Parts: sequence; structure tokens; C-alpha cells
Amino acid sequence: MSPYVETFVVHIGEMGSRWGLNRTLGQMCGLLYVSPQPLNADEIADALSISRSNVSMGLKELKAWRLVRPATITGDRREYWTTPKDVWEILQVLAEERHRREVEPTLSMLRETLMIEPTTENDRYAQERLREMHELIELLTNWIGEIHDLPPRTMVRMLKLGRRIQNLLDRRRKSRKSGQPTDL
Amino acid sequence: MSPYVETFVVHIGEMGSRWGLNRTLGQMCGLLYVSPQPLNADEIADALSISRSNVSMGLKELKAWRLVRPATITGDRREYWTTPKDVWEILQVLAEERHRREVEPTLSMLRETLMIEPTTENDRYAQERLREMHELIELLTNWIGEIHDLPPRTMVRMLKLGRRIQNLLDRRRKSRKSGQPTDL
DNA sequence: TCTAATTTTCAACATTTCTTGAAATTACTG
DNA sequence: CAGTAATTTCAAGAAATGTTGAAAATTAGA
Repeated sequence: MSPYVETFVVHIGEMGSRWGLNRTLGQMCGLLYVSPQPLNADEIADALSISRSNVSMGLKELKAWRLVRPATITGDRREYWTTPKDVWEILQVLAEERHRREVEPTLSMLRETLMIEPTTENDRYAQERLREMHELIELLTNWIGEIHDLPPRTMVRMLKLGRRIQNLLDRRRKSRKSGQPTDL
Repeated sequence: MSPYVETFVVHIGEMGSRWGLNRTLGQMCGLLYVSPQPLNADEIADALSISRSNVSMGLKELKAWRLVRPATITGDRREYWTTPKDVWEILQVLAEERHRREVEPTLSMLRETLMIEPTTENDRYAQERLREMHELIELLTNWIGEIHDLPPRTMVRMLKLGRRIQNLLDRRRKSRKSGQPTDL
């Protein structure tokens, strides 16, 4: 690995642990991301100075994260691997997977717990807190779900709009109030 | 702890580790969140069956996360603790702190690395990947920063709007194209 | 200022998570 | 179908993280 690539890979490794992966998984992703060609398991092990079996387990996990995909190199029997090169796609996948692992289980738990009838005063208070938590998380989840399906161009327009979204919303409200027809 | 509260606290503990905290930190937050009154360190240790010193260290970390705040109980010398009761506020704090820990260091690293002149063909390719990554992350970061300062009411409106945001944006583009004056 | 209640620190211990080499499995090729 | 190349599994060891009690430090009030 060139020093240039190494700086990046080492850093992504450190971050990896914070992003729900771990150091090795992060490094593997980083390496594949900046590699012009797909790499095979031995090349990865070699570049990162880790064992071949570690790479095998890492790839297995990264497949589960949908962060690597196989690439066939003609005339070579070994499997080659790469990441998506589109950052937007990577971030989207990361966000989805984290949502699945970090939010969905909590939503289920909240729904289930809210079915139980609280008996004491304290439990009644707790239930109220749980209800609020459930409501907001569900609202956010639905929003993200809807936003997710927007075409990338719309997405970029929204991002570039930034806080001026407020004007747009104000304007919309005004026009609705005044009874004008709207296409929304 | 009542079984009702325990279900919740145990679950938040499990999730805690995925949210960048750890089991104990998660449990402490969960407990304080559903407690009608603030609790002191001994009460926390007792409820969660962990050592007093563990609670002390946990509170220290949770202070750094801005997830707990002290509350004074008159006529008691001990310190009492609680979490914000507003879920929105909690999620916002969590998001901010995670951004600070998970995104900002990466942005710095990318900026620094992009200053270096790549020498080989491979490094040049890597730099291109880094540049794309930097660009998108910066765009997203700025957007989140702007959105963050919106008043909660605007926020809720935007959330409720969901994917219909697309119509709004289409409409705006049309009116700009046709040369009409706009307040945006 | 002194005392006792409370909180914090820290180094040893416990637990969890990660890494590895060897063995087993799978997948090609002649 | 052998035979070999490539990959995966797994149990043992290594490293990293979390937890604890004892002791030090801090604090509030007498």
C-alpha cells in the first residue's frame, strides 16, 4: 500500500469501529474503495497484513452489510471483490443497514411494551415516555422511508435548498390558507 | 425496577452498544428517561445492580454525551440526575455527538489528504475517490447544519410533507424557469 | 478547620470481541 | 473423478473493553 492510500485506509479503519463495523472491516472497505481494480482475498490480506482467514470472515460480514460485491476477472479462478464507487450509494446502504440494526429492534420493543397495561403510577409514567419515543421514531422512520425513494436529482435539489426550505413551506401554507388550488 | 421498566431498560442497554455507548451507559439512560424523578448515583447502582464506581464513570461519560443533567433535590446533599424528557432533544443530541465523533474526524482527514499531491497512477485514482467522498459528506453536513436550526414547527411540517416535497420542488423550478419573481 | 458524607480515580480482574493457523469444505481442471 | 487450488469454519489465544473494590479526593456543614 502506498503511503497515500495507507493514510486513508488506516483512518477509515479507526472510524470503522465507530460506524458499527470494526477496524478490520473498515480497513477492508477503505482499501477496496480506493483500489482501481477489484482485489482478491490474498491481495487484501497482504495489503492489510492480516490473516487470510480474517479476510474471509470480514468479507462474509461485509456481504451482510452489502458493502462489497464480487467481481469476476476473466481467466482467474479466484474471486475478486470491490465496493460500490458511488459515495451516495455507500452512505445509503450504511444508513439502511444501521437503521435495520439500531432502530427497527427498538421500534418492535416499544410496540410490544406499549401493549402491556401498566399497573403502578411509575409504570404509567414510563409508558407515557415510551409512547412519545415511539411516536417520534415512527414519524422519522416514515419520513426517511419516503425520502429514500426520491430520485437522486430531487435529493440534490433538496440538499442545495437547505434552510430555504422554510420559505417554501411558509409560502405553501399561505397559499393553502387562501384557498388557492394546489397540486400538492 | 418493575418488570415493565426492566423490559425497556434491558433493551435500551442492548441497543446502547450499537449506538456508540455501551450496555451500562444505555441502561443508565433508559432508567433515567423513564423515572418520574431524578435519581442519585446509589439509586442507579441499585436499580441496575452495578457497582457505585461504575455509575460514577458512566455518569462522567454521559455528561460528555450531554445525555444526562444534574438536578438538585432540596434538602439532600447528594447529586441527582436525569435525562431530557423530550425525545426530539435526545435524538438531536445523539445525532450531533455522533456527527462530531464519526464524521468530523473523517472530514479533516479527507481535507488533509487531498492536499497531498498523488505521485502514482493508483494514488491519483484514490485521490479522485477521496474527492468525491469529501464533496458529498460536506454537502450533507452543511444541509444537516442548516436544517438543525429550523424551528421545530417547520421541522414537523417538513416531516409530514414527506415525499410530496418533490412536487414542491418541481413547482419551484417551473416558476423560476418561467421568470416569475420568487421569494426564495 | 475538621469531620463525615459523597464522589472520583485507578489498577487488578472479568468479560467480550477479534485474530489466527490448522483442518474441513467447496469448486474447479485435467 | 481424482487432484489441486481456493475458500470457509472453528477452537484456541491475543487484544481490547468493561467492571470492581479500595483508596484518594472533594465537598458541605458543624
